[in-house]
Amino acid sequence: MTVSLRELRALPGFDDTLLTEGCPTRVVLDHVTSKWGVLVLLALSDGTHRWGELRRAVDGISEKMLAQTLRTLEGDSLVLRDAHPTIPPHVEYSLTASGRELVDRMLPLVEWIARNADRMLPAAP
Amino acid sequence: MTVSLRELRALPGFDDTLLTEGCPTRVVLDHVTSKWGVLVLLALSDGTHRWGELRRAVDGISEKMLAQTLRTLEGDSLVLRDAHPTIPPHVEYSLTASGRELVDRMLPLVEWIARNADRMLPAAP
DNA sequence: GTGGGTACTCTCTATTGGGAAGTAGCCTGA
DNA sequence: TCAGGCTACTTCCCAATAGAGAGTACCCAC
Repeated sequence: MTVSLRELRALPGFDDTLLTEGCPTRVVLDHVTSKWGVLVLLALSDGTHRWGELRRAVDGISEKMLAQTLRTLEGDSLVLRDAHPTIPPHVEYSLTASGRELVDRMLPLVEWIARNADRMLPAAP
Repeated sequence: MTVSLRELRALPGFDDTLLTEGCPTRVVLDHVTSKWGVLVLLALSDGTHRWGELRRAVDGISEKMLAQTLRTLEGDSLVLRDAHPTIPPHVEYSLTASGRELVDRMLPLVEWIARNADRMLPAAP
């Protein structure tokens, strides 16, 4: 198991430019770990959802940010947008195979935080 | 292994309020997955660093954001600040035991993104 | 012809982030 | 003697970004 950034950079295929500003890894990492990106991906870990469902599932997100986040994640091939040209519109969002792999690696992190968040925060009011 | 948000919420100790706005998990998650939070934690995965080293290690960070990020992560008990009251000042930053556990769960995610980022982005110029 | 349903998109304002200069006090070199 | 450097921040200002809320498109039921 990789235990540090140094080790990660030493793996075959990587070098010291990993995570420098503007490199592809940083770009995708920024999208995925953005405030709403994480929550949208988590919501989709449950399976396919429609726009309105996502809006309700991701507590606090505005319509603008939901649209923007979905477009970004779709651009990164993590989310699949399946639009049925009906009236009223019907659009379904789901994880791609890549998205599924990524979420599988995100869930342990989120689970650890969920287990430990309470004792970490300073004097929750 | 937990494979979805639904399953995570079904685990003992959790419920449907997990990840609602303002809940401790969301707060810590926001800190940890903020643009600079991830990169600072990754930099510290290599071991203890001084301020100037971190500034150079985290490509593109401003002094303002480095200070803010370090204070936030320290408040979350993820980073330890060890200041020696000398002139000129000498301050060392390292991961706490919690921080180490968290980074152990973050590295697989980052490694996966590093391996796949190139083919995910649309038409890299 | 009016209202409902869905998925956006636009506009305006509040918040956030970057850059650069300022701060503290001792120590070194000229 | 005294300017300048060392280090870890902090502050200020302005540009970029995020968010709230209203607007749009289109057809159907009433």
